[in-house]
Amino acid sequence: MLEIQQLRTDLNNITQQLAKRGYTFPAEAFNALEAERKIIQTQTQELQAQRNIASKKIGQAKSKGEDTSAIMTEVAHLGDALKQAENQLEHIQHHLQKILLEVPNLPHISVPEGKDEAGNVRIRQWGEPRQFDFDIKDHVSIGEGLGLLDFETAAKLSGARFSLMKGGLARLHRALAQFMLDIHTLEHGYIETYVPYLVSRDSLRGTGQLPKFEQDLFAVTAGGEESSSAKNTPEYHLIPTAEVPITNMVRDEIVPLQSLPLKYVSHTPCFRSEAGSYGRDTRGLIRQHQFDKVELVHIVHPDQSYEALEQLVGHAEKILQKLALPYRVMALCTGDMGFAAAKTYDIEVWLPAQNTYREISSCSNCEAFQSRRMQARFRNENGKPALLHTLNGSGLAVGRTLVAVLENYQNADGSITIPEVLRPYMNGLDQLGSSGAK
RNA sequence: GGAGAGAUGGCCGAGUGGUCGAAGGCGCUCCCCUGCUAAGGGAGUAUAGGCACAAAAAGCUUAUCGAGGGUUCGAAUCCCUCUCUCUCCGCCA
Repeated sequence: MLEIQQLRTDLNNITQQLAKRGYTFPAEAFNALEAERKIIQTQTQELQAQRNIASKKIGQAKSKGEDTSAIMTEVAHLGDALKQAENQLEHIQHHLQKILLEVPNLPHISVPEGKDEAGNVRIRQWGEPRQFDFDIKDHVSIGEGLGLLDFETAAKLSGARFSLMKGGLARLHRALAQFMLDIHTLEHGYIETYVPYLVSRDSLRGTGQLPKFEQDLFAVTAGGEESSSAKNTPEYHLIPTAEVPITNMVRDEIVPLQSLPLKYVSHTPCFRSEAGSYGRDTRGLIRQHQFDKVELVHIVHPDQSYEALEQLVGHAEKILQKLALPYRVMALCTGDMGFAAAKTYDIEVWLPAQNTYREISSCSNCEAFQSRRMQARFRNENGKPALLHTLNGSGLAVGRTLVAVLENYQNADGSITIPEVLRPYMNGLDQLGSSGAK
């Protein structure tokens, strides 16, 4: 959410910046509402002030035992006018709020301008794609060839975009998550968290998934309740990313200055409806309704958020380096960034079977965009509450990392060499073959 | 699921219809005093808005005592709904 004062005083500039992201701010509607708001709010407050004065008088008179009927009749007229003005004001404020909640964040000055992913800029690259002297297979063929990856059964259990892993592959998946958690907690100083996978609408509003992206989420109601829209039904949504529960930990909090920065890591499943992505990445583990991710979140002093973003990306890169998986870091352009981000780096890992780099991590500085929605604050140097900056990034998407390991570490006989750093998590196993798949 | 108790400022805690945005305490900040330390004295100490202004400060003003609604000229205080916390019982991992 943007600051409304900024919109009032600097509307043209903001409209221009938003246009860079392909968002058209409804400036006329906003201006009209603001003009109306100003009038009604002033009027409302005047009426309230009159009422307060009169009520005070009544109180004083009564305590002296004087007759109050004269003042009472005077005030009686106020009631209706006040109620009407209050209702009108509330209506306008709601409308304004609705507009505000749907406006994306402003891009940071350093963000390259562009319309779509073609405008993204490569920042750096690490590692050399391996040369294969045999015909390579993609992760689906490898996994199915080993008898450890089974999409048919997954489809029977749940439908499309679900997966079933078995034996050594399921373990390799677990090993990756454990490895990532260990590196982030032991080497990068993150606090490990275990968080709810079902969250409230308030939390989703806080991080920006609601109200605009409801169709991307899965909603859940308790058994026995007729429908999610029934009144007073407590409604949950499955988290699309651990960013939601972790970041919302500081919602409506005032964090002491000395406890900053807060750095949290969590390994969770993520659930996405993938509405609107029909036909895209239908093969394999790349785009699933349910996938595991190790998420990194920083809650920081506003002066430090860009420094923190660099650190965050570095922490995610470290995982790929230790796994010896080639990758590149892209700065997303204005047109390709997510709703809440002021600046985003994507890390893309090399997938030999696709002969391309694919996104495996997205690291964003949201500045105060989320904290303003959440009222997440800290007590600053002057002892005054001020908005925090929030950052989040994948460190990494576990399923896609698994894909990268399978494809990059495949052997001619269809087996997989287990990356060295993962072997301690695999009981020392160095290879995943059809025989080693216990 | 049943029965009961509760939610007040950074924290503790008083307040059951009228100068209550809220006593008192703790904490914190500033000042004074004491050679230092300890103790003591004094002052200050919520947040978010609106108006006006080129802007800031000061000013005027509104809202906020878990959330939302209601009663009333007036609500922290009365009524309703909800959320959360605690205790006991039931169920459960």
